[in-house]
Amino acid sequence: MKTEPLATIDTELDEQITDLLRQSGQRFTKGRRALVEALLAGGQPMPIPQVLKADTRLAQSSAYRNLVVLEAAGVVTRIVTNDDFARYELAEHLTHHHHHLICSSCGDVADFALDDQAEAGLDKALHKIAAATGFTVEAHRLDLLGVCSDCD
Amino acid sequence: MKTEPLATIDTELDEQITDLLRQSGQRFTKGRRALVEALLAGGQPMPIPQVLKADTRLAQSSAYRNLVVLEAAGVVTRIVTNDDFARYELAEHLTHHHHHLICSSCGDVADFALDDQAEAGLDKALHKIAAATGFTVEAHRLDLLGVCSDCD
DNA sequence: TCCGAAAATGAGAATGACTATTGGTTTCAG
DNA sequence: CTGAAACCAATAGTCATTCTCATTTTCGGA
Repeated sequence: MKTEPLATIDTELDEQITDLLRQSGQRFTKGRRALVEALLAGGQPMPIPQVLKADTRLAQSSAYRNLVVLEAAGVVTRIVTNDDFARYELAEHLTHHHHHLICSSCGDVADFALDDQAEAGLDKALHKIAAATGFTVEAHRLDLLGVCSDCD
Repeated sequence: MKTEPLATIDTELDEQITDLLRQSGQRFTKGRRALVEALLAGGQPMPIPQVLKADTRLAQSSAYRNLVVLEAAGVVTRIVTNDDFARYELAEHLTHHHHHLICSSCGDVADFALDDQAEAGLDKALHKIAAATGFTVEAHRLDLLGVCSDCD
């Protein structure tokens, strides 16, 4: 464990993650830190093989296991597409609320945000639905499916 | 092939599907009809084991293969969640545009529709995003994540 | 600082949803 | 009726992901 970190986790983020993990009885270890750094450096949802390649110190089995731990603690989010691999990114409350552009050709996933007005309108409509169906809403997910500019 | 169909495919739907399949050089055979009937009877996205159980005439291998064929032809839609199994439902243009309520506890998926105004607003906002990013939009997907009334 | 229990790690084996293969059956145009 | 193309079912892979377990690391108490 001597190589340079891929990205820097600032003190505040570090504390937030340490807290989140502690709340589920887990530690913020070097391996987990390396995963978070890789995701942070990636800046967009990353498929697991790419995470592994980004930091060759990571053992495959540990990466899979720790990603599950980090997800359970609410540090990262798992994104499944029709692609072969699951993707991970930092959880929204550590970054900001956003949605996904999913390329049906190459499987790539990019982030985007709705303007505040549209987001608010959407939220209102969704809460109405929730109330009508007796569903307890935890979050919403909005994906745009299509072909990215690289694949055109 | 003598048992009663689970649901009836009316003439119009039958023709639509036959057409879609023909366009990709495939036939609307009995096995495929049985799959569509099971999905129709289910009325909501069904995991593959449930489809198999709904009609025991269906061989697992054929069901998987035909579901792929039907999806390629645009007759059904494949939905992946964090659950173990993929789910399928009839494609939107054979039913109507809708979204999904996904229960994070039991994994169940139910359909819902946004009111026209909200849907229109969302559509406008999404097209703006698409234009800005050079992304060619094929569809959008909106999921509400939470806990269904049965699991509360 | 040193120690020991609990937690984490890593290499490889196991799991299981899904896919490919193969060889026989059905369909349909001519 | 006939033959080629499409389809079917059983079964043997495939491969992302999860599990196992022996070893190492962590960290609070002595």
